[in-house]
Amino acid sequence: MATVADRLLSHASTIFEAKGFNAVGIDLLLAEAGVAKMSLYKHFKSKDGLVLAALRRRDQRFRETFAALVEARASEPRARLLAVFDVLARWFEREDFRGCIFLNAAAEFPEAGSPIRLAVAEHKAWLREYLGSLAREAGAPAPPTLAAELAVLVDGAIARAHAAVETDAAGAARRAAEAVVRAAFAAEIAA
Amino acid sequence: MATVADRLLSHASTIFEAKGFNAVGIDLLLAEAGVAKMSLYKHFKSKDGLVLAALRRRDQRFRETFAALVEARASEPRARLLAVFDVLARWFEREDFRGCIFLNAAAEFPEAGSPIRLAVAEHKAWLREYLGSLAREAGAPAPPTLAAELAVLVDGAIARAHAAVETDAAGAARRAAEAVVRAAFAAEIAA
DNA sequence: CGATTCAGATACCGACCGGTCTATCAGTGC
DNA sequence: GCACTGATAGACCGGTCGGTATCTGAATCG
Repeated sequence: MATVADRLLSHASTIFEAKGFNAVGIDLLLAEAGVAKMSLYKHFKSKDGLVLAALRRRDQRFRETFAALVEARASEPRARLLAVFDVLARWFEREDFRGCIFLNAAAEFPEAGSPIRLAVAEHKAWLREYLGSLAREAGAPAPPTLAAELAVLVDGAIARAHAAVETDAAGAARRAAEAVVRAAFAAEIAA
Repeated sequence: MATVADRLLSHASTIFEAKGFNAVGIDLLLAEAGVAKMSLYKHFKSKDGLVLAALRRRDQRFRETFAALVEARASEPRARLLAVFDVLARWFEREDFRGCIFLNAAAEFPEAGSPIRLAVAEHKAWLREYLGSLAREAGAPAPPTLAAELAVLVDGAIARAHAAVETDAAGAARRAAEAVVRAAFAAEIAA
């Protein structure tokens, strides 16, 4: 398939992830993808349109691969809640790890209600919902509550692994998650 | 006092926080502060130098005010560990909340070992150490471990409040922190 | 008073920005 | 063979970028 739009999108995703959004010009993106300038403005309205499309693409792939990695790592529903952090640990070890591209986008695009920020919020909402589905499968008493707490741990691990250059951010988050999960299930017994 | 450098630094901090770093040009910074261009390059070597100085300034003020707010909110050492998240909640409610300027800086400056990234890492290391000092005062069995877990919760709350536009990120982080703190002290009893 | 220092203002630099326009070319269907 | 389509190549636009140089005024200090 590899249409022109796909090729541009694919390269743009990689470059945005490596160098940020505002810091790279469209000329670089086009040259790297071997695409004519007019093709950009034909398939995407503007540079922001390209950014938005690249984020959506990343989001889609992330949902697929993240869920697959978690589910491949543990089969028991409750173990999967913790396996999430093992998947993160592997991610953080990668040499090209540069944090979460959605958190980075939120940092670079200040306008609160912009399409890009909405795409970021949707991605982050999906993450919480996915954790909620794992919590539900594990039989947690209050899946949405547990999911919100685990989501904070996930994004905190990402942020600290990136910005604070902490090598064990995923480990700390996992240990915290163990306590949180245990407390969530203990509440059931107490009730 | 209000020297030229101070004035520029003060305005630059505000603008960087509101609009990001790469997206604003030096001309805007100078105009907003009413400072001549040459003064920038006299007191700071470059735009990056100004960014670095602005971050350091923010870091210094943050350390003072954050600790003061936490300690004003709770007097019992262990309660202070949770009061941290109440302080965050107040911060997130502010209309001008635009996330953590250090996390944002990490997103915009990709070069891993650059002075700016080092300043970011130092800020994040301080946060963990401050939580460690609170944990120590509270008599936690393993203050550094607890601190690392709480630090993940703090940055996770910030990231999700900003990027995911979650209104209760601080609340979720606080509930998680309660479980984490309880588990940390329970380990003492078990040992 | 005169010399020096500091900062304001502004012109200027080359480079690059996002975006538009035109011209060319390869492939496709009639 | 011919028109049409989609893509490439690249000149071009006004504006802005970070950074430098020059000139002026105002304060400082011996």
